[in-house]
Amino acid sequence: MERSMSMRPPTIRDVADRAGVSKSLVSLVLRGSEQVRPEKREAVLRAVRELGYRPNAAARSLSEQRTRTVGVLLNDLRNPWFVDMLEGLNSLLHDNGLHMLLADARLNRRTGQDPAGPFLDLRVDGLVVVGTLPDPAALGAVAERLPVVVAGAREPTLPGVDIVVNDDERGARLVTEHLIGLGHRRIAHIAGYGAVGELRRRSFEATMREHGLADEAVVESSDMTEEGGYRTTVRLLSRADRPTAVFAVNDIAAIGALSAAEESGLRVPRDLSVVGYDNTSIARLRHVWLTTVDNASHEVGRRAARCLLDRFEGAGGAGELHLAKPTLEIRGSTAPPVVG
Amino acid sequence: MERSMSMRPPTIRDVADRAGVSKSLVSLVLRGSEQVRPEKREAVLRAVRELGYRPNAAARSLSEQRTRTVGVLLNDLRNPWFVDMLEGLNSLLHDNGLHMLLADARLNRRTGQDPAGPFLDLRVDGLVVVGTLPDPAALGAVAERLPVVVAGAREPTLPGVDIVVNDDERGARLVTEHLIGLGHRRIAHIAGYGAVGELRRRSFEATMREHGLADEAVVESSDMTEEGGYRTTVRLLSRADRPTAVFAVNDIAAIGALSAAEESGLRVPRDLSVVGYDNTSIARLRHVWLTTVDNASHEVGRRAARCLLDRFEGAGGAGELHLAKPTLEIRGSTAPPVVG
DNA sequence: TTGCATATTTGGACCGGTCCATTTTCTGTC
DNA sequence: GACAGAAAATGGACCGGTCCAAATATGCAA
Repeated sequence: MERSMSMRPPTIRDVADRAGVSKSLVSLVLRGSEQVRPEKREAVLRAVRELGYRPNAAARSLSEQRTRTVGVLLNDLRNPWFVDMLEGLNSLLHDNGLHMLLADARLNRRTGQDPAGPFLDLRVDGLVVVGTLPDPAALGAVAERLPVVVAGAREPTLPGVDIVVNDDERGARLVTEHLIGLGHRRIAHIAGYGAVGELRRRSFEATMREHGLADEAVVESSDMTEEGGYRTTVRLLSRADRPTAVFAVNDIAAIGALSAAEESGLRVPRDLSVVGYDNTSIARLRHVWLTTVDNASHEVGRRAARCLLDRFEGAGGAGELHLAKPTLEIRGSTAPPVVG
Repeated sequence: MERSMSMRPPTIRDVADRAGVSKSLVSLVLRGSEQVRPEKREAVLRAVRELGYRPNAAARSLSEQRTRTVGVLLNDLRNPWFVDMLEGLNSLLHDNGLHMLLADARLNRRTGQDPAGPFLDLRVDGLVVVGTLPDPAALGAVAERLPVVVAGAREPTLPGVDIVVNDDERGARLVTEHLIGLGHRRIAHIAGYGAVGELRRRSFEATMREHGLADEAVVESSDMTEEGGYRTTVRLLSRADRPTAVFAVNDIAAIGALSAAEESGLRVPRDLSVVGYDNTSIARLRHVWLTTVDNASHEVGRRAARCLLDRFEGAGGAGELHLAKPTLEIRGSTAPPVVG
């Protein structure tokens, strides 16, 4: 078993020689054929074990014309909301004999290259784009060649590209109704950009309107970062008609809102209720304990996998929009307003 | 340019036909040979552009007997301290024409398979193991076949495997001296497990001893999670001789300590100073603003890349230990103790 | 024992690149 | 215009698998 680094890994022919059969038979055994006499199968498996043989993925995919591999392009590893989603994605892919390769769009972007480039070169069988890409332009050409699913973002909308995402309209409504139900009337929304930001904002506004609170709704834009959430909240809190609750477009911005409140001497949730979106691991920290919307990322991942699997089966058709059902995760950052 | 999904990507022969040259010439052009007449080179490049040709990585690596790809095995995507490190790693690898593939050891572990298996099948040229693996046993066999570097962890120690990590002894000393310098005497350490945990604890104890504070040092073990940090701190704070400062083995545990303090009605940093380790993005949140040790992860990444590159050049030798220099990042969670 | 149907096994063509030994095409010189 | 030497271009053998048509082995009935 002693093998040095310089010596090359055993090939299927080495296995065949050792087992005293042809390479074709080894191939049959390894791919689980029933048409092999048990003693030969044993001999082959023993040789495989003794040599520590592992099939060469490059050779196999070259010949099979498929890699059994799906590329996952993450928009930014620093936003860890996608970890649950990857688990959902991986569980289903794995059950179907597929592997997952990860890449960070931001890391490879510095070079001005198409971030999916390496995946294309590897001839992955499908691509999952997670989150909103910095430069979605290149995606169109990719989608012409292989199944592409966008997960956790609403853009870009491309022919033949499925989109799997939580129902932002519903999520924002859950939050708004929760706050209204607690007795809040003057409620602010820290809005974000892009289709997701717009949907959440619209749904917030609509829900406020439905409850006759159109005039109590305050909307301020931000850039979906902690810094942005902080600055926007500082602005909000300095208003004469200070809101008693803030609904931020995502958890990160909500964390910024928390610090702004703290800095203004307001206690959360006594003096100000704060809600986020995404149910990030940060929101779950005891020290933060943020009421937020769980965006069902595990389910999003599973459905994204389902979409790919269906397309592998040959299902064509235009891209569909799949909505997973978000739920409200009530924690410690919301409470009834102090009657003042 | 209209191409459908069913139609297979162009090969080097398609390019050759279109450019009216042989496939060998196309290969020469693509690999940047000087030995090609300018007009032919132009013709080839034009054909490449017009067909949208991308070389097939499988075919190339099969023939070249190398993949120009490095596998990065992350212990857990939920612990995002490694993002900076990946940037450092990637920058150097990229400059040398190498690609990076990511995998999460936890995701693929469920199957009881070797988490590095897919990388082995892909015949990556090298492997970077980030953090402490759940099951390091399998690594030994891998290291016999290709260069392996462990980054951000001290285990396992294997022949021929380099280890790149920040200097935990120095980091813990920086923290302890910082706290002592502020005037703290009774200082607690929330210890962790493994070689890293041990080094930090030992260094804390040694530094306390050097300052004649051996009797003031309190050490409690934890599991390096938020929950663990919380529970340990609750225990610490209920002691008669309550410490005025807590040094947690990592940021996550420190966050747990923060909530415990908060819950006990203690203000940080007025009543209790808290320090973490790793300078995670969480520590940088304004709402947390944790004094912590920056473990120089970018530098660790660069050095890990350097190790691999050296081994690719043929440098052999036993595995070395490379220490990057950590620095203290003083934020808002530490202050002089209130004289009581 | 032979013959035939069925069960196993095998050689060899491919997959799409790289690379080297050879062939073909240029140059410049006489 | 012929010719040597250099420059440019090419064919074909590989890399390590899969897969299919063809070859061989086995089992059973006659």
